[in-house]
Amino acid sequence: MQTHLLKTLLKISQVQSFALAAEHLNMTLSAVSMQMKNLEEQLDASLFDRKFRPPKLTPLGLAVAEKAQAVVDAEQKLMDLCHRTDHLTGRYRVGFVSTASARLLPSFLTNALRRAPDAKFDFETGLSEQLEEKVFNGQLDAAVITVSGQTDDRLKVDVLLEERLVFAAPKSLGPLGLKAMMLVAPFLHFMPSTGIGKLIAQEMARSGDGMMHSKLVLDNVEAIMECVKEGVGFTLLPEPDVMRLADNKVAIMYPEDSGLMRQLALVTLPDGPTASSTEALKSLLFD
Amino acid sequence: MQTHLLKTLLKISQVQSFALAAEHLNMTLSAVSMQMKNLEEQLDASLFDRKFRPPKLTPLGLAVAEKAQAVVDAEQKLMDLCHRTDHLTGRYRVGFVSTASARLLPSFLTNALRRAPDAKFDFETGLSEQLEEKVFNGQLDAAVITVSGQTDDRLKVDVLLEERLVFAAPKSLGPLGLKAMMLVAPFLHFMPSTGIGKLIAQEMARSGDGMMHSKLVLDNVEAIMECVKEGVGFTLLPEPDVMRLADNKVAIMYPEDSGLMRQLALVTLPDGPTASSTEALKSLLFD
DNA sequence: CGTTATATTCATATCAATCGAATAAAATTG
DNA sequence: CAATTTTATTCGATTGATATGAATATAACG
Repeated sequence: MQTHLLKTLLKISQVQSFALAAEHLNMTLSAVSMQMKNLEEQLDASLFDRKFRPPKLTPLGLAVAEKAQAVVDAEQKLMDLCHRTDHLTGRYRVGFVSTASARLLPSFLTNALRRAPDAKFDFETGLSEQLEEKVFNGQLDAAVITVSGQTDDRLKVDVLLEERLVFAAPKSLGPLGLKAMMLVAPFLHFMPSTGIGKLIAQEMARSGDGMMHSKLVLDNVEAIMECVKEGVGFTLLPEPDVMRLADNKVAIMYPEDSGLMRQLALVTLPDGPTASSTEALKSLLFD
Repeated sequence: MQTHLLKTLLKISQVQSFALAAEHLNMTLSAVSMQMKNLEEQLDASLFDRKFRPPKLTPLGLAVAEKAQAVVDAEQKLMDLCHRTDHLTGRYRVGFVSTASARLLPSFLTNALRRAPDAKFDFETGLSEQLEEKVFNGQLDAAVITVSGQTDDRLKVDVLLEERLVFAAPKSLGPLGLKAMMLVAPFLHFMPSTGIGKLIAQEMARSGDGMMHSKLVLDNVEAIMECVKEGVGFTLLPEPDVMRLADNKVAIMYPEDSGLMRQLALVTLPDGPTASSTEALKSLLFD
């Protein structure tokens, strides 16, 4: 038996919907449906009452979901054994660039609690440049920042992941092309002074050619996306953030330069007192 | 993650050998090897020290194996939930034909303890005909017998599985063909009066044509196989029994009529007091 | 009762697993 | 310590499983 079947079962029992579960797990509805069909066949039991829509867990299904939790918990313990970073002990000060904290901090925390139970963490969010500065000064042990290309050579930079930048616009403006939209709707610009803001400014200068309708500067990703939903204007932001915050009123468009990426990296001081823990810290940011 | 990887890990840690584990799990050595490679990649950990042959579990591998046991136990509980036969309660008298008891009784017992905790069982072994008789008279609630084709119409017969009959001979006689062997070595015949004995007699009459060197009648499968190992003579028995009891001194040959099968079935009295439990009893004989 | 939201089915493409044969490496033997 | 045996790994081919997207079916809702 494969545990991902159990994980989707659990997700379904949480959200009470195949479709929602599919979204959360980044797969199609049909895949979820097939998995549950498969699971029911393997167990030779009916877990869902399909006279309801969404299908409702049967009493047996509910009981199975509980046991499924035990299985995935046991599996998690097994994996923790392997990824354990017991030597990570003491107190660490870690910075997160604001635009990444929402996505990376939660998983970092859960991983840290499990895999580095002897370590304590202090967190701080801010702009990439400020965080870099603090790492350099020893005020932080490490920071997750947006790579800007002008980082100090004496800092160690480990790229963690790349995120594509995409346009998000109200569906009402969707039919217009990008260029047309620029002429009639305001561009919601994330702070141009920040690491990612510079990247955005750069792309807009290239594709917009200065003939922009108007520009609104905001310092908050969620606020920007709310404005898009309300039809205020369009924006350019990292794809995961757009996906996380978009709803069905939002149209997504890809820039011509499809390689336009924002790189998130962990910066540390290579010869600092916590240099030996860099790899361990890095590993806590994944999975 | 898929639990069969964990199951082979456990089997390996039991038998301390990839090759043996492969046999026990009915797959090739290469499949086992690939699975463990796969598992190590998934966990990003080295579970085996391959400087030894067979590979030795590392301390981490040992720890992982322990956790793996917890996972498969949890999985087993989940499956038990679905196959539960709680309504099976009270006391049941079940018969097993002697030649099947060694293989079917143990798994029946473990299943029964798990899935029908409220039921008690009395067991009895004997010849198919005697057991049928007792089921008919109500002295037994059910019996696993060898199908002989002449079972009473008033009994319900559920075929459980089919077993091929194969020849087992000492390796020293292996090079000779079957016919040649009959001329020079005694045939070890399982009691011709029994259900399976009749099947054997039938096949020998067909292929042996009466020109047999000599015939020794024995009433015990294990004794027969021991005799084969000692080079006393050759025999014809169900494949699973031969496989279970053979060693490297035994050669296995397949009859010309490769469809020669022995059918094991569960017989019950359709209108007896425990008729409603037949299906549940049957399910305990599998998995 | 028609419309919308939701799940299932189907055909297809992609990926993973197994097998058998060839190779490699450790253990055993003479 | 070389030769041989046992045991595991690697490789190419085949088979089977799983995800996807489009088309279809079914329940829910106004």
